[in-house]
Amino acid sequence: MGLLRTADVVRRFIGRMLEPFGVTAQQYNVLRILRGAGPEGLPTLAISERMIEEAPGITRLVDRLEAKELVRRKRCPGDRRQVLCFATPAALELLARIDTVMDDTDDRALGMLSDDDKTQLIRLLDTVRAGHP
Amino acid sequence: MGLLRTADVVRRFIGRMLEPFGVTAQQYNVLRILRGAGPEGLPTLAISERMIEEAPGITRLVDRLEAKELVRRKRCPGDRRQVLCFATPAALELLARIDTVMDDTDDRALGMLSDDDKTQLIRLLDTVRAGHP
DNA sequence: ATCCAATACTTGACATGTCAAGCATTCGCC
DNA sequence: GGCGAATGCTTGACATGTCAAGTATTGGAT
Repeated sequence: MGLLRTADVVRRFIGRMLEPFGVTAQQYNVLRILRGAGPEGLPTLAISERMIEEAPGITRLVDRLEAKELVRRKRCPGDRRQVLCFATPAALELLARIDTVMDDTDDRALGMLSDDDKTQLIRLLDTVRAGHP
Repeated sequence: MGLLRTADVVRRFIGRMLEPFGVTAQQYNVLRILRGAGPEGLPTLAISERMIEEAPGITRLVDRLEAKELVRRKRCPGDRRQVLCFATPAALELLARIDTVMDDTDDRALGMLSDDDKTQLIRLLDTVRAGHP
């Protein structure tokens, strides 16, 4: 219970930080993944694998990002079942602006823990996840 | 990030445990709160205070529980702005059935941690929440 | 008595998460 | 080389979460 509550608190905290930039936490997440993928782009399912979410959610999430011109989609020529997604220049510029405040946000979100505490917390959380295949 | 991921894993795990009973994790949560409130019932906002959620979500959540005949609502005679919510006998019976498997679920969700680890984890999570008013 | 602000919800609109089904492609195997 | 299964999405339907705005009551100050 404490785990779920704490995660919600942190989730909302991050959401409020992102609000002025006009993207939600999930949208930010997708954009960061696409930035990491570089100019090659990433097929839709590859995005959902890197996230906590199932494919249907990603399709609609990317729909909205495409509507905001932050993502471009292209049928993959090699395998026409896949749809490659790319971050647009506008998205990269937005991410750069968000980067400048994100460190600060992390500090305020988890700054109350010492470095040792953070290490410990990460270990415990990893242990829990390891038990759920 | 690890925190959010782990919480999602656990949330889904609990969701799957509850699925055969026909209620979601949030609905179960509300029913437990109402059971704890006893025959006096609880006004809607009092429920949302005990949860991680805002009032609008509660209204609709209770709507669905009422449709399933697991909750009854009544205008409070003393203050007609309030709406008191009660768990129905059917809900109490359902909760009793869920109780019999919940301990087991907890074990499988967090059983990979020693008691010391659990204590430690709870302390760390509490520390994080304490920093978010 | 009355009017204004606060309280307790409720509703509407939109983002997200999930499952089950549907569609287009591609692959493996005969 | 052709057919059925697998793959990669997309859609539809429903539960949830959030904000902003609306409604019904109450309470307090005038």
